[in-house]
Amino acid sequence: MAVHVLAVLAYKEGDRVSSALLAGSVNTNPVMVRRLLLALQRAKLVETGKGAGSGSRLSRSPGRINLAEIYRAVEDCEPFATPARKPNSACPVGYCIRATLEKVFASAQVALERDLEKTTLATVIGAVQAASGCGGKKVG
Amino acid sequence: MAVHVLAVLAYKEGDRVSSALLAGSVNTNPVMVRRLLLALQRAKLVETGKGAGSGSRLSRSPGRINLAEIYRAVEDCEPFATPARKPNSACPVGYCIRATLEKVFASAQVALERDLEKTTLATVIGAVQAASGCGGKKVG
DNA sequence: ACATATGTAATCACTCTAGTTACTTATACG
DNA sequence: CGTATAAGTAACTAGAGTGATTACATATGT
Repeated sequence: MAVHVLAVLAYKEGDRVSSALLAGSVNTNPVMVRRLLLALQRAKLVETGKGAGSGSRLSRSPGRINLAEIYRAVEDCEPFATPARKPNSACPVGYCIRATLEKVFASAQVALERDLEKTTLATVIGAVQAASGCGGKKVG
Repeated sequence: MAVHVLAVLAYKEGDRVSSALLAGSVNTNPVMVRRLLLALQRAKLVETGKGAGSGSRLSRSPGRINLAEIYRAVEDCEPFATPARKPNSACPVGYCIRATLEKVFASAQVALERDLEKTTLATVIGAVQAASGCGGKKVG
């Protein structure tokens, strides 16, 4: 959803876009989009203004925003969930399995993000434009 | 949790282990462990028997089981969730954003699994034994 | 001032998951 | 043969998490 929103903003090439229009493309509620935009603002990926005729736009060119940055902006927690209950620390395996797996999972997450870094918003937009016949159609 | 269970089985070096004992180490219910073991059986990672004195054991040596196999055995769906509602297909971005992102996410998942492949159960057990002072302590 | 658009809280509905209980089936052992 | 043990499995409950929605305050441009 975050990539979708940013792709629309990239498609609009710097124009201010309201949360209502973005919500129309994602097919959700404007409030959901605004909550997402707050995270993207914190990550300095978008700039948002209030008032008539305002809205959001990218703070950088699409070629300088990669998917790993988007991932980090919206996915605060780790992809590997740890069980709610702690393992039995009286068991030698339970005692240190978490610490052991944390390192493994951290490495896997780095590998994941390195792969996401290879794709930029410009790449995504390119695929979109190729699929839609390179037209400057209406968005929303 | 799957890694934890398999680590205990590896620690027991081929002995049959009951779901109740595994549940004690993971600190959960034996039924949860049995449900997990069903998935691990389907992936041919463990062998399970019924009856008194029976239980589960690894079907291969720990050095020949890597974390990517475990991941695939228990994580059936993709790590990147797609929104419940479909994007607005009247929008050029919404029309093809899903297909575009599917490729990106598939690539990221491959990168993730490639990293997990580098770690085997033997690696995990090695870390566990190093942390617990190489002792043959009681498990459970 | 007024219309527009964001920021944000409160709430509801739905889903997912872990947990639990209970029962059936299969195996080993005396 | 019968009893104990342990897996397979269904049904139900509880809680967390998420999306959606409504409502309202705040800020901004005309």
